[in-house]
Amino acid sequence: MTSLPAMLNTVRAHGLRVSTARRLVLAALLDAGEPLTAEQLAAGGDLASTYRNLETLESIGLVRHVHLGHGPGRYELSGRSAGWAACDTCGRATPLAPPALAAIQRAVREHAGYEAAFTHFPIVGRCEACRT
Amino acid sequence: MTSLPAMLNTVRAHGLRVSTARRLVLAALLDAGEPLTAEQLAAGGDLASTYRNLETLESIGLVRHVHLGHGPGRYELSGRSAGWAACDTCGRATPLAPPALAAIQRAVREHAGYEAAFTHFPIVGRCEACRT
DNA sequence: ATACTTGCAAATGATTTGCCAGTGT
DNA sequence: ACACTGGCAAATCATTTGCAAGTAT
Repeated sequence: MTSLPAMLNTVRAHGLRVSTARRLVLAALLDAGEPLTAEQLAAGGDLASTYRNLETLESIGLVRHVHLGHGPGRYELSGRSAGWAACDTCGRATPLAPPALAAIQRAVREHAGYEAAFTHFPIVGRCEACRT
Repeated sequence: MTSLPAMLNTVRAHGLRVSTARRLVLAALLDAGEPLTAEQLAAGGDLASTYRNLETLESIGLVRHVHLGHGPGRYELSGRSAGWAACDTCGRATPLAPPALAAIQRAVREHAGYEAAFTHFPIVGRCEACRT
């Protein structure tokens, strides 16, 4: 589901309305190269409504949010990335390639007994560049 | 450094004062079996001062805080645990045994290029029990 | 017409800051 | 004495909630 019309159909399919605000949020997420904050997505409009819309769009599976270290949560289309790693030194986030993610998940499952997706809470550490 | 007097010496060694509030915070952390919130550590006393003391004690390396999923940060003595995994379903946190932690860190380093301690931001996922 | 949505104000939870009185050294 | 601390009020940041007015279907 990578097209705006398809997403709007999903919205209608859930008995929800297609409003200008929702169209704008989805369009902004579609051409964003990274997860955006609610404030960025509100873009001067009403923040509270933006949070409400993001929550609604998450509840129907179109949107997801990730906590990249400290600071506000960031939103993205739910199909966009497999999982995240974030650097707590430079603040940059790296999407994990599916094979790398799978290998890490296997290690976590085997050694800690946890099933971790790293989509909502990423791996936080120091990236290659910041290890100097 | 597992004794209260030793920690108080560290406080003095940094030119800081040993106040009742600081002694109480350190004593509480010493016999806590898990990381505690600032509110728990304030225990009816002044929350703002407690936050300030925790920050001071962190700055001299005695204390550390961890973000176990959503909710307030939690504080622990910095020597206490190697790293954490937290379950976003039941909310429980599991300290990682050093060998398990090392294996996971190796996988993260190899496959993502990140150096992750999991002491400040843990591995968040679903624990064995919650996977039903 | 009738829900569903918006916009604005106000509340909430976690944490920080300003300021002055209090206290460890 | 003097600088470091404590306590209290108020500010800040991210997010949520209440409610009356607006709009998609």
